[in-house]
Amino acid sequence: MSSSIVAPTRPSAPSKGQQTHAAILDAALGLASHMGLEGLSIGALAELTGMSKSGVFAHFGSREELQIAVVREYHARFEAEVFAPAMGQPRGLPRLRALIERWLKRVSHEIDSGCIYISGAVEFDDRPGPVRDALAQMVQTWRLALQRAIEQAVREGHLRADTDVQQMLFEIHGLILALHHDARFLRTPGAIDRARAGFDRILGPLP
Amino acid sequence: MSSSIVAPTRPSAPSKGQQTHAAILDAALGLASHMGLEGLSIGALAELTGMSKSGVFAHFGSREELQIAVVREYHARFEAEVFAPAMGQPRGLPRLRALIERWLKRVSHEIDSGCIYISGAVEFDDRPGPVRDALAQMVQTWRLALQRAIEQAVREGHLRADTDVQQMLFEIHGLILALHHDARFLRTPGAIDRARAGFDRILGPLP
DNA sequence: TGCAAAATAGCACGATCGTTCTATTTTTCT
DNA sequence: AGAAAAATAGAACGATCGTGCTATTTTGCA
Repeated sequence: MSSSIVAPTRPSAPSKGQQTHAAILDAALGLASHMGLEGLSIGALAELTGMSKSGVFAHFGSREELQIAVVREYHARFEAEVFAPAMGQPRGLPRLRALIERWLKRVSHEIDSGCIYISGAVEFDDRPGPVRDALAQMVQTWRLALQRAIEQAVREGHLRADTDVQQMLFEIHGLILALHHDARFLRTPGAIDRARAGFDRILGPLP
Repeated sequence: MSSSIVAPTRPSAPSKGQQTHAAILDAALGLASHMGLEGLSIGALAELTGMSKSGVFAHFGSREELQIAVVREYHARFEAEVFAPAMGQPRGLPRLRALIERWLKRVSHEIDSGCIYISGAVEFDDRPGPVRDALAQMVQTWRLALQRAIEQAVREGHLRADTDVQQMLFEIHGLILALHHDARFLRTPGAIDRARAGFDRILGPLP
């Protein structure tokens, strides 16, 4: 339990250092979604935040660590905005559908702030190193969460008992990627509806 | 018909300039598939080909034109290796399946030489300009070819008459993107089989 | 309030970038 | 073979990159 009486162990006001750290990270996230993780530059970040290059640099130690920090921050937000809320839904199809729907909105409606999981995967598929490793681990974590949701839906009897979970995962992921491509690159209207139609075909028509 | 008698109008031996132009372009294509179109640098290309930076530069006039040339060259190769051979198959499902199978092999087995259509789409979805335009046009061309193949399969009675062509296109594209992601980034074995299974589900089981 | 510690700025470095300019070499054609 | 044209090299430019170093300022705490 908490030890102190009046003031809980709760992290007191964030120190100035933590504040700017967060501010830089926020700017970096925005910049990375437009320019990619490789497009991140300390100089641009310094200009964006109104600090000096070395001031920005000191917070991360290296460009690579900055990239990793961005990946982690994106993961945290993704978890908070997609994963966590869907956990409020009942196990099985409802939860799975909630996960997908939130994922969908995030990938499409994001006129800004493109998905770093997707752009990062393309940028780093030929670049071994800690950034790629961090990215891959986060993607796998999210993938595992989806897998569990599918398995629960099978167990609850909401999906056929002989469902090939990995195959379903693969196809769901494909729809998301196609949506990202059509919405963000080709700017095709209605891409999100195509994705939804695809999901219905995969998960079975609505009851 | 040809006008001269002994030596046909056939493009005589390619001039020295054309030769090196082609050699540079070839190296650029390899470099771009690993580093992305934005990763292309005149200096690296000069070192790769053993020429001077200005020597390389003179062939294209600007980095941007080099990128566009790479996009066009990739398109030409894609057309020659995927589109053209499949045209030998009979109209309808056979031709459609041939197109997809060759596409599949190109995206997956390419341990090297990643797909510039895919990586380029991610790199340039937030970067307006001539490179993006060229890329988008090539992608649309290929997409249209696929669309025609699907329509013919419907007309031949190989696919249901009420097939939603655009939807099918969307889902096929999604499978290719998922394959690219799993094979190249996550390095999941068996991704190509998942893609094939997906196609069978979309096109209907084999007869 | 004062002092240690943390945060930030300023400057300089070597490297690399795309690009321009002017020679020099190589190819091509008569 | 020689002259015109094309291809290539070489050097230099300003810009930007990531990073290291040393001040200086700001913060947090006794």
